[in-house]
Amino acid sequence: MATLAQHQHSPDDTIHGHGLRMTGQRRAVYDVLMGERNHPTAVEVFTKVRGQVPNISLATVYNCLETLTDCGLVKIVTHERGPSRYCPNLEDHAHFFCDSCGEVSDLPLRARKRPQDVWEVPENITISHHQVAFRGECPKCAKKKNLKSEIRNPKSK
Amino acid sequence: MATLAQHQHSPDDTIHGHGLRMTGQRRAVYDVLMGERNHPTAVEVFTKVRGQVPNISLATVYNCLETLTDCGLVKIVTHERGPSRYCPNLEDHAHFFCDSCGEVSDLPLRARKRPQDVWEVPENITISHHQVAFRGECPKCAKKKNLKSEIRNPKSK
DNA sequence: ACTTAAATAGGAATTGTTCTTGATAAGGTG
DNA sequence: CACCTTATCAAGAACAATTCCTATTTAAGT
Repeated sequence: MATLAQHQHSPDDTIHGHGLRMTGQRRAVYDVLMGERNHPTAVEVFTKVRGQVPNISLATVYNCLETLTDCGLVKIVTHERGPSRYCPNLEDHAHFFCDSCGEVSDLPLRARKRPQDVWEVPENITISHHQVAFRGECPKCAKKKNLKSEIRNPKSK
Repeated sequence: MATLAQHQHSPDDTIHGHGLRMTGQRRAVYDVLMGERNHPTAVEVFTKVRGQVPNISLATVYNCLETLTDCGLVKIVTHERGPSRYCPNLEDHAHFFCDSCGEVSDLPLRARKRPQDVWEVPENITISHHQVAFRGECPKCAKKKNLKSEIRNPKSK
């Protein structure tokens, strides 16, 4: 099973398994993603990876990200019309996007639950993927906002 | 409650309630969406609406769609890096995208269920929206594919 | 070492969307 | 109804994210 193989083998083996090569650029992009678990955009990966591979081009970063995605080593995360983000967490999970600070975090799927438990999916359609995004306010931003309103209305409880 | 108001009032009233005008262009765009329940893109709305308002511009269609969305009369639907689509179904629902024919359909939320039942959302984060997309193969395409493989392998049961 | 195919850098091109500007139209007021 | 104010519009330019193209470099397999 492909999903298992990704846990058993090194990324090199996974890439070789797809008939491709683990080049310096691909490894550098992969390492940046494994280091930064903040769901960086392609441009963010690009600026980070330039530290390792100074003259890598943005197009190559896009190519590497596509290759890694095709091999199942990372997941691509899209949200509304913003730039795509990349995520090395291969577990089944949803994403939360904070509207005020833009932070993205992972929300794990509960044990023994399936999206079909919540939405009516006709049994004659086959689901291969799902992408779930929550939007709202993260605890940090909520706290910040409360602080501000206290300063404006010092009497308010 | 805003959601109720949308059901009680005409779109005109809703738009007026936001201090805006119901113009010919906005009505035409809204009518196209209410007619076509296929989640059309802005360009698809544009070509359709030209039948009613021959010299409307694409930018105006984008403006109208934004206004209608801001007023809560339609929902914007994004999927991976494809163009945004627009949906006049105001009920809480997810979307299914067929990978082979591109068709988009609505999947209603089950009664008394919430996305939080399936994903672990820390109780200190506030959720304001969620967007849920399923990908796979629709029944029509599955049937078509079976037919083709039967033609290739007539003996196969 | 030689051959062949894959991968890369750099820049041009594309796509979907937003912005800008001057003209037009609508609603409210006297 | 004439006037004023503001919203809206059309047209095209600008923009951001991504993809495509091409010549060059690199790696793997003989």
